[in-house]
Amino acid sequence: MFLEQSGNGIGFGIGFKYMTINLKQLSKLLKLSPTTVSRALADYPDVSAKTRGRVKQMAIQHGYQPNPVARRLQKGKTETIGIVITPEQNYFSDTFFIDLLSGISNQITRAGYELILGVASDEEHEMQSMRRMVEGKRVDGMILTLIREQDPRVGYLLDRDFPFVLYGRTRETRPYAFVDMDGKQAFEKACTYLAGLGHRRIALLNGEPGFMFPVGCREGYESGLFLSGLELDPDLIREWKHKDPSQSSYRWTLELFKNDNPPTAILFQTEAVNGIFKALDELDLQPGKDVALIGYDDLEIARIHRPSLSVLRPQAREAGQRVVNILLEVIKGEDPGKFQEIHQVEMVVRETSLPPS
Amino acid sequence: MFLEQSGNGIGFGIGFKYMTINLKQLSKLLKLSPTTVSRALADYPDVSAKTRGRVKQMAIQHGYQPNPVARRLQKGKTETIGIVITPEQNYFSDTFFIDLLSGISNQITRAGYELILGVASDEEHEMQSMRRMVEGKRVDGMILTLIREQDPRVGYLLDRDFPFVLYGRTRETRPYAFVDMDGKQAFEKACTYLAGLGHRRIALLNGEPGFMFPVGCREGYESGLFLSGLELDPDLIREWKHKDPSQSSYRWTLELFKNDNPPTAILFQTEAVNGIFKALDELDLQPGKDVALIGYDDLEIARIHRPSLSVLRPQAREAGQRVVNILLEVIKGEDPGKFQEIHQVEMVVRETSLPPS
DNA sequence: CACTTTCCCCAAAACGTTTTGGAAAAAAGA
DNA sequence: TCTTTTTTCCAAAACGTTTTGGGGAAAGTG
Repeated sequence: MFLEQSGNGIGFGIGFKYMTINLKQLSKLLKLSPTTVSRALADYPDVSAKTRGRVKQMAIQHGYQPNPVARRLQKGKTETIGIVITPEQNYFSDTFFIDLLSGISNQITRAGYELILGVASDEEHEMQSMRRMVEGKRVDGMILTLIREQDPRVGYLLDRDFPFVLYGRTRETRPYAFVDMDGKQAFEKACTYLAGLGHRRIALLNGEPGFMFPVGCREGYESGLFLSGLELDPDLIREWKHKDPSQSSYRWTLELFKNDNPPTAILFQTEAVNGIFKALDELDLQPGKDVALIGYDDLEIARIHRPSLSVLRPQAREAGQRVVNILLEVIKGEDPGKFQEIHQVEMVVRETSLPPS
Repeated sequence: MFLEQSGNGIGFGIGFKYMTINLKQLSKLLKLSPTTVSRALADYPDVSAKTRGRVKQMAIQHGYQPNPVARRLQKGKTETIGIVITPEQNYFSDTFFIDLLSGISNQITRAGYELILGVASDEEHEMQSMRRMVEGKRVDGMILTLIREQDPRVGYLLDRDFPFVLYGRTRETRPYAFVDMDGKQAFEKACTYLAGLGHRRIALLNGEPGFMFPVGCREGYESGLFLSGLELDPDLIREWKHKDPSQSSYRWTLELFKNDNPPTAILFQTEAVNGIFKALDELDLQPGKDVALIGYDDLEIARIHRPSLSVLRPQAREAGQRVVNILLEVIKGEDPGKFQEIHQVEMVVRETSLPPS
């Protein structure tokens, strides 16, 4: 049998070891119409079990895979979802974020979708990158992270009814889908735990104002103090900056201990731990012994350090998977308001959460 | 004028505030054929300046953007390039990598392309993710990072003549395109610099064997010793693990100082610095004072730490941009062998590169 | 004036799928 | 046997672009 090379003929000439076959060629090979082959592969009931088997076998044999671009055009979907990250925000020092991304990527692949990534240097480029994806019809849905209290991205997407899911929350009255960690519950738990150990002066070294996450941390902290019958002392609360977590946390830690009545414990995001360790070292205070520490996020440093750091551990991977599953539902047309999840955060007690000395 | 809603009519009914217009609708609006409109927008010379202007203005006015999926189908290109990252390899602790990614993303966007991201947990999934992109016709080209000495991905892509560019190098005789940092020159420079200061016992705490980068580091180290008239002592070379940089570098640093004749300086990848600092602290050795240190990669910790860490600083962002520009050329059909770039690495002298005490 | 060239535009095809709307053949029912 | 239903397949349209291959009118040439 002579196989012609060109056009839609079935060509497997020399040098085309890895040439891919398309639907028309496959259907010719099977002496069936493209319609039937397509429907056979999609398990439509109107193709007999016998031909379905024949088609599937031949498809596997020739390594046929439908061209995703063509199917996207026909289906009117890009089968793609977008995410924009902003390295300036120091996202990547966090193994937490790569875990989140890992969960997201996994689930997206499983659904046969693609993840396209934008990297933006600041808030403005972040918006610009997102608009390119949305208005350029490059994605079916967006995933948003590092959410601010007032976040223009949310309004933008709500306005044009574009599917999206937040990892985090924002101040917005219209219903939208989100997956968030219960930072409040986490910090409350850590705070009452420390209070239960006998700590009376518990400090909070919180994340940057303007972002939503630190709001919950503070609520949990205050609630924890209240539940433990402790007074809130504004002097024990400080906020470090995303751009420079180590440096700013270092300065604020020193500041905390200038207090006449210094803290015996500190709650913080683990991202800021280097600055804290450094400051304590200079002050000749031993972490865990002289000052109890509990961080949020179980980064490598937390496990490595001696004494090892007690932490609040969010399940980032699982959260990433949920974000994707929810987004796929929203894309299908489900009501976003139905999907509002707040995930519990577990506490891992290691060596830095001892009673006050 | 009544505007019909359905089909290819020009519909802007209520509730369609953000409805997008397509080529056919735009051409109808202009009373031109889709052909002419398409060609006008693409600046073909066979459309008059006058109509070209008219078309462009109308396009802007209605926010017309060609549907990327349709154009990809017609052009036979996905306008997409792929990258797979493996978090297990501890990539993300490096601001270096996010800089690289930032350069890549930037240039890709500028070219009107998309970056699709795969996250793989290990070598096997890495290959699997890449195959999905390549065989599934989801990308026009691949970017490879974290290259191993023997890297199956390179052979795979070469075999099927698929466009790709390495960030790094591998052992492969066939020509391929790459952008690499001159780790050899960098470590040679650092080594001769330390020797010039009077150091006679210089240790190398190198990256994981099997990967290509540490090979160059070692070459540069040995060459630097030789140029300075120093003997190579195998006892001064150790290798840490990607999975656990802090822990393994901690152990190996302690090991180095069990030597009868311990080093007075250490060369290493900055990624491993936490373990080194910790070990030196335990040994009561002051970084910079008792032991000179030069790291490769200018991570945040290097600038923050007191004393601040002298480093070799690769220009990751620029490298990322080059990788993309080269890949676009290779996709166009240029000979990959023409694109083999080795970028110089500068040394930043800070506080940890003093003469031996 | 007749002929060629240049300028400007367009109809139709093509990219590779999936979906629509039958239609022929086979099976079932009367 | 004739009609109806079920089964199994397919031709054609559609998705929204870009490219191909002209074609008519205006301008230039002899």
